[in-house]
Amino acid sequence: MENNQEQIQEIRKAYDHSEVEDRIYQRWMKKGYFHAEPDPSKKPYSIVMPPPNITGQLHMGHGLDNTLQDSIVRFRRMQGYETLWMPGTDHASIATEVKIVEQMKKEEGLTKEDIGREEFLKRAWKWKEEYGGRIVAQLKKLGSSCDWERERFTMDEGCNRAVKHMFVSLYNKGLIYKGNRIINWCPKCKTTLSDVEVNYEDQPSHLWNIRYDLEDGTGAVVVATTRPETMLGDTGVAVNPEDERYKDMVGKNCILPIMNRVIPIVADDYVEMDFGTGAVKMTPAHDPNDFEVAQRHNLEIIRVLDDEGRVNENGGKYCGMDRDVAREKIVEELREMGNLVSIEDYSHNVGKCYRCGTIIEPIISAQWFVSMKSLSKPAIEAVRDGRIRFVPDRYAKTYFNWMENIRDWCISRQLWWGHRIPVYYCKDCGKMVVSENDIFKCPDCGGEMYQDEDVLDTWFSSGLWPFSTMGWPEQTEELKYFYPTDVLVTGYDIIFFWVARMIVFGMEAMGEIPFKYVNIHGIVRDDQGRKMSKSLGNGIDPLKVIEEYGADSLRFSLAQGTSPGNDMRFYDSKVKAAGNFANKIWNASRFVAMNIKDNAISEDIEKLDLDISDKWILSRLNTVISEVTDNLERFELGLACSKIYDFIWSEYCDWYIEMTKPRLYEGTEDEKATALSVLVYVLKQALKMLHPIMPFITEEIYVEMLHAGESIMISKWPEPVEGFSFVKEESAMEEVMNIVRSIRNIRSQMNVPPSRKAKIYIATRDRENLEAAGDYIAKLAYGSEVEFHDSDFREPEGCAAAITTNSSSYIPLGELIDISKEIERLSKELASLKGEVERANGKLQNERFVSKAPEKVVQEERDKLAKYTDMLKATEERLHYMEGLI
RNA sequence: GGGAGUAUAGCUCAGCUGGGAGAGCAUCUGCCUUACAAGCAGGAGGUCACAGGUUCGAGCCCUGUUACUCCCACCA
Repeated sequence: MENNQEQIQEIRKAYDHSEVEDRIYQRWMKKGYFHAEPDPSKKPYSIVMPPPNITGQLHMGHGLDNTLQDSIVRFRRMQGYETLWMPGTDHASIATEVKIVEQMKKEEGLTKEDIGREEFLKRAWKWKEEYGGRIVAQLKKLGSSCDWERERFTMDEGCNRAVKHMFVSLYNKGLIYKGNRIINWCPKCKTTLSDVEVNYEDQPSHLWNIRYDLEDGTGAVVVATTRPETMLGDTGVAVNPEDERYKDMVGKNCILPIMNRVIPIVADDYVEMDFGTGAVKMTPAHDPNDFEVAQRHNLEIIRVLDDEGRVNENGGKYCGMDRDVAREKIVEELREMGNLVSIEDYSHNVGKCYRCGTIIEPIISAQWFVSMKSLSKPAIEAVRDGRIRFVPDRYAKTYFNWMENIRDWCISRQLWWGHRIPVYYCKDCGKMVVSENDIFKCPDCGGEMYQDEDVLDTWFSSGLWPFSTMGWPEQTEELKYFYPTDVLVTGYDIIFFWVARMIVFGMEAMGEIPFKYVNIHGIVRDDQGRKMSKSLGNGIDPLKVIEEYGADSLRFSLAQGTSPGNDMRFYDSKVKAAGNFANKIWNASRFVAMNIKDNAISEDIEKLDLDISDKWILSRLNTVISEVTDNLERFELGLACSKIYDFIWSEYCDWYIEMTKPRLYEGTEDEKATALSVLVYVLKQALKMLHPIMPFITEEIYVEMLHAGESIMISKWPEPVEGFSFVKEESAMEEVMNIVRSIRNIRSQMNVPPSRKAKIYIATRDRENLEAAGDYIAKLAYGSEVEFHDSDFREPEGCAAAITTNSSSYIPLGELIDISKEIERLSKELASLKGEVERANGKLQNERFVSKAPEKVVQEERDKLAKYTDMLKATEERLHYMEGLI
């Protein structure tokens, strides 16, 4: 006892994560546990991390994403796979450039044009050196077991080479082309955007109806528009060929107001007769549909907006005016001229830049595109035939829907920070060369060459991530061993941006899928279900949470209680609960550790003289191991968490630990050793199961408290043991626990304090098993002693009775017993038992149930009927007896 | 316009192939019982959104309805 007291002092009474986490992480790094090498003697398991932006700070999204990945990776590593988790960061072309430009402007009043491309890139790299490591350090705080020796950057030399190689190879196959198309232009970022980089939002606006008079003075046509300022660039009016109203006008010309340009009226199927006036103004330079109509009818293309969203020299007197101002002035002028017919309220779908929120402007421009149609086919096929599986699989639908309607991908960006397009032009003869190597001299005329000014869409390089990080285009050992990767873990918001492109590029470049599973998770929201955002100021900083509660608690609260693919809310009490759990584990382990002192414990559990409680917990452990393993294999981390939680807290702590106490404190040396050995064994297995989710505390206990091995993260993942399946003991223990619960219930209702112990008489049909658990019943149900009898036993007077499946337990409470209360309690129980019997009876009397339901289910129902009938009878007798006492 | 998701205890959410509704938090009662008061024990609390259907049996499968959320789409 004295030893125990000392020991308690030695081990901290509460778990302190702040003292533990960094120390452990450093040790893991030093030991090289995270590193993976191709090893033919082992099976590979690999995941590539979605590279966070170098501009980024760790947010809850990263927290969730990396918790899931790390849990999977740690689980597989323990299972014996050679496990590679490939980390890295993304240069995030537009996001980074916007940030640097803002900073320069704010601090020095400089624009990027002021300092020039070269100087700007110098600054960008400096930024990368300064801040790029920040997010990596934060990922380490989370406990991420990535192979940091292999850390990559989307613009490092290898990735750069991969990008060039891919570009040139696609170009040579005719799958990359330069063309004049309507693209999405952000006037603030001053670059093109791909279709997925535009967010559409419904906004209240107007529909302006404007009259264009016919050239021959025979009438007029009224057109409707949501963007009146674009009329400056109108080069035609289109109507539906079937439209009787305009039949006579087709082929005639009308006069564009303000510009006084003569423009033709053409007939095209694109126009819907039912909408607006049925006549549409054509602005081919600023609308994708109008552009296509213009192609069909040879309409002129006149661009009237410049790169900053101002009216250009083609806009006459409006030249230089911002698009918003121009809109007002033009409407005003049209009104004055009498050409403005009406203004209607209208809800308009406006496209905005996903980075800065500025309204995008469709503009015609010469850009580079990836031709997606043929590339998408093998990518669709790979998901269709199940080589790649989405989890949950409903996201495959999202994927198909997008891929099957895919449009060409605009990949050039008018930015400086990124992979410069590997295309060279001759200053003299205009010759174009597409090449992986720098070209200085024109192969035709020997003239000087210059490289395309534009850079590539960020997602072009991240699309290569699963194989560029493994050395592609070289055929490396890593690629041979680790590719395809096993699973990609990411949010549903990034399926189009990234997942789809990786599949496309993987199929094209490697001829093989990039990953077998796509594990999609939702978004982490605030406690009110709102998206966390800077503007709302409702973001929760994971680093602060880690500081306060520890990474383990954060991880557990992110993994637990969620269902794959669904959004989740994050709030304080959830982390607190996880923290309590950590403390619970700490104290349970502390209890075990302090009892180990000087006692020999055996690893050979099977050879021990196990008692009924040992068999029960080992049997339960078996079940939990196989279920948790199954859950983790299917990416069901939430379910795995709750199973481990319940097993540790309810079964191990609340029941098993309590049941070992009689043996630990009063048992023989052998009994003590057996109880301890099982305590330690089960605890170790439970810690191992928990380790993928809560790596730090499990490691600290495993290594420092239990001295169980070098590190839990390289220990062997638990497997069910055949000899530990004890069906009979499990059900006997159910009875024991029911007896204990009923007695506690009675005592609580009679307000008997725990300090007042009472003798317990148990009349049972299962003496053999229950007698084996006598000490536990005494301990857990506050009994001074337990006396067992056969079921025909007549108990002494003044007892309260607890009726369970195979037993009736009696506690003599003497003057404490309140007969009317006892009658009330028994009546309630009787009523509920009657209900049970009726239910089971009803089912069994239904012939269709008996004949159609599986035999197993019917038998279960029969057993229940027998059981409840017995209990009913006993309760009835008891009730009569009590009533007789009044 | 098309597609998807969600609706379960006061709150936040689980519920895997259909076989007697669960957890955490909150709440009520009693306990400092020698691992843990960040704890222990015992309660109370639900027409599983609504209406049909399939089935011996539905929170779960089918159809429809309602409410909220999200994604996609070139009606000017």
